[in-house]
Order: sequence, then structure tokens, then C-alpha cells
Amino acid sequence: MQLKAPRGTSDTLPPDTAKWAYVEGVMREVSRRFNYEEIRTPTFEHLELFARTVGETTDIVEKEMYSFKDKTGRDLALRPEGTAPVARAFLEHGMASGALPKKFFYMGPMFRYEKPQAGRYREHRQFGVEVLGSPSPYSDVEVIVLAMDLADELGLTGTELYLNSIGCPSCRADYKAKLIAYLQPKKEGLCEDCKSRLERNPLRVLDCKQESCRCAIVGAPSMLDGLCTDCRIHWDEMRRILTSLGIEFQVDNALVRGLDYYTRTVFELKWPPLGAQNTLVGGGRYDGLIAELGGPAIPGVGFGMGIERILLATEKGSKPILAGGAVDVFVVGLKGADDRVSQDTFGLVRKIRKSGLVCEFDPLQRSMKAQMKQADRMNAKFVAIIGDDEIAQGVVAVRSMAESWQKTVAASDVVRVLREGVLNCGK
RNA sequence: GUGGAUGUAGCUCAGCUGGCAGAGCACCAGGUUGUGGCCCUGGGGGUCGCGGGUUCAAGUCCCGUCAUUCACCCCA
Repeated sequence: MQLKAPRGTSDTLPPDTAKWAYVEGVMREVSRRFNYEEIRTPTFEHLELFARTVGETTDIVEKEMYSFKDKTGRDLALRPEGTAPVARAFLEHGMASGALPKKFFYMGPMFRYEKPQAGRYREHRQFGVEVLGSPSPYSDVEVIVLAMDLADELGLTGTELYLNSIGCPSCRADYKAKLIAYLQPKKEGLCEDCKSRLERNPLRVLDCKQESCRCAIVGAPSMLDGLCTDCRIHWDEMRRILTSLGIEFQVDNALVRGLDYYTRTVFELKWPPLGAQNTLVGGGRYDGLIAELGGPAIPGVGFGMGIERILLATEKGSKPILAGGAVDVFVVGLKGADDRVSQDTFGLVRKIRKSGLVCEFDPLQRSMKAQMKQADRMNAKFVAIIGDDEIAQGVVAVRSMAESWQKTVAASDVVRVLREGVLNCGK
């Protein structure tokens, strides 16, 4: 059997690579406008980084990590997400004692061992931003707005913003106790997963989709009611700012992100036409993360965005991405009596390229008809023809493919004529 | 990890109750020995996902397996 790309991975080929480049370009441009700087971190890290921050009991760490030992026995893992590595790098390079806040964006592959499905892959690429050192709700709003502007720019209208607050460690502990007290008597009605979640991670019971569990949580105390004063103020402020900006959102108190480092704000940006995997963006605040890694108490907020899903969405969006650039000039070289023709052909191609135009030729020197066909297929704006006759007369034939006219130009003048022609094409 | 659907040419797919592997598009060449698109003619291209079984005979039936896909779960 032929070798194939491993399960859950895929090749990106032209013309799709051009679409990727476009989307990545928009991401860079929007980041630039928001003054976020790029950071690049390794593709693999110490396993412990994720175990400690993402959480030992989370699905990601428990069953979805590509972890391995290297030749000297170090426990490593392909990164399943981008925030912990950025936090680690931030600390490692002493940025905690520099000017704050620090604002980063990153793009790169993430790895999770999951069952593949449309919009869910074992290797996927993520764009994300992180703001480190700002406790302000304005920063929560800034990252949300960045994500929404990005979606907008890519023609994804109708995204839905879901918000929740999961409090800080202190009020969450109080809340967990209340929730356990509430659910304990109903434990027998819960699904098997939730019975164990009840001990280990009771918040996750709230977003269980099982009918029986949904019944059990009706009337359960809400995290939002249990927020401490500071968390309450942050939550209220953030919603006030969003409202003042005219940004619509839905409060979803079952929204619990699957990573342990989140505090206070958690949010998702969904795009319903996408189907089952319709979360474009997931993010939130992580005020304890830097401290968990042994640093000072520096707060953070950010999000991750799956680029494959963005690409999938743009196919169905209001602004599909046009891929594939056109060739400006195709130089048709005709086989003549000697090798003079092909020499002149390649020389002209080189001159045209140096002038900045996109230029192509046929290395196989096929028939004129075949070369014209190629030029047409490549959407060439102009064709420049060189054969024995042209060389004898010191000219080149220039043909406009779109307008079907053709004229003879002095060889010394060809590049100038082509440049002008291509310029006028755009008008 | 659970359940359903689907795997035949580069792409989209046809192949009925087992009987010589097909079409459209794409690609190449010719029709026009120096002119693209349209048209006509011809051509190249396949271990029918893989492995096993039943049978005189399997793309077709049975079992397994891998992959894709949809939903669950989870998430980006």
C-alpha cells in the first residue's frame, strides 16, 4: 500500500497554500494594528509544562497528548496548545520584570490525539494572542475585539460570542463546594463520566450533554451568583465595556473551558454554519498561570483560533478567498534552426522577471500551439513570442491574451512595453 | 473512545441479481509544419483502500483492517 499522511494530518497544496498565506497575512495585519508582536516557541516542550498548567485531570493531558521520552529519558510532549509555552518563554526571558503589559501573537501547529472529523485534526494550526500583565477588563475586551475584527475581515459575518466567568481560585473553591453539595444527593442520576467528574472536576458536570445530567443541574447554583466581589466587578465591567461598544454577546453559564488555568473570563466565538466543530475561537483569562510556573503574580488573557476552521468557514462565508495569481507574461520561444532561439527566450524571461513582472516559459519547448495553450491556462496577460523571424529582425511579438491584439516591438523596447501593458491591465 | 455512511483513473462519479475495468473533467498529441479559448480525432494513465475467505470466476458476496466523513464526546 502507498504511504499516506498519518491520520488526522493533511497536506496543504496549491492553490490552497495561497489561501493560507492570505489568511495568515490578515492575521498578521490585524495583530499589527492592535500592536501585538509575534512570538515563536518550540513545537515540543517538557511534558510537565502542560501537566501543570493545562491540568492533570483534563482530557487534553489525560488522553490527547503526543508525549514521548527522548534518548536521555526526558519527558516531552508535542504542544497541544499555545498559551502555556508563551507563558513559559515570557518568564524564562525575564520579561516579567520588563514593561507591562506585553502583547503577543503566535501562529503554528498544535497536536492532539483525537478522533479526526471535519474541523478537528490531530495536527492543526492555530493563531492566538496573549496579553501578559494586564488585570484590566479592557484587555479582555481587546482580545475579544481582535478576534471579532479578524472574523469580520475574513467575511465571517454572524459569529456568536459566548461569555462566562468562572471566578478566581477562592470563589471557585466555594462554588465547587456548593455545587458538590447540590449534586451529591443526585449522584445516582448522573452519567458514569459525571460521577467521576463530581470528585475531580465538578464544573465539567455543568456542560455534560447527557439528558440525565442536564436534568440534574437544573436549579443548581450558578457560578455567576457565587463570584467574589473582585470577580464580580471584573465581570460587570467587561460586560459594560462590550455593551458600550455595541458588541452583542450571550452569557452561557455552562461555558467551562477544558483547560485548568482559566480564571474569571472565558469566551468562545462560534460560527454556526460550520457544523459540529463550530467554535472558531476559544479563550479567556488566566491570572494564575505565570505564578503556577514559578513566576510573580502576573495576570494574562488571550485566545486561540483554529486556522483550518477559519479556512473551512471562509469557503462558506460571504467573502470566499480567491486563490492563484495570474502570470503577467508568458514568453513563447519557438524552436529554430539553431539554439539561438532558446537562448534569447531565456534571456528575455530573465529580463522581464528582473523588471518585477511574473513571467513564465516552457522549458520543454513544445509546439507554439501547446505553449499558447499553457499561457492561456496560466491566465497570462501577455505573450511575448520569439522565433527565427523575430531574431532576424531584432523584434519580439507581443500579444494581449485578453484583447487578442498583437504587435511587433523592438527587442530593446519589449520590457518597457510589457510593463506598461500589465499596468494598464489593472485599470 | 462510541455509533452510522463511504472508499473504483489526478478530480467527480457509474458499474443492475458475481462473468474481459467505464464515463465526464483534467493531462498529452494531431486536425492548423508560427498563434490560446470553441469544436473534432486519437492517446497515456487503475495492484477497484489493504489483507483474508467463499466461488470455475469477486470491483460486486462474507470477515477483518486502514482511511475519509457525519453525529456523540471533546475542542481550535
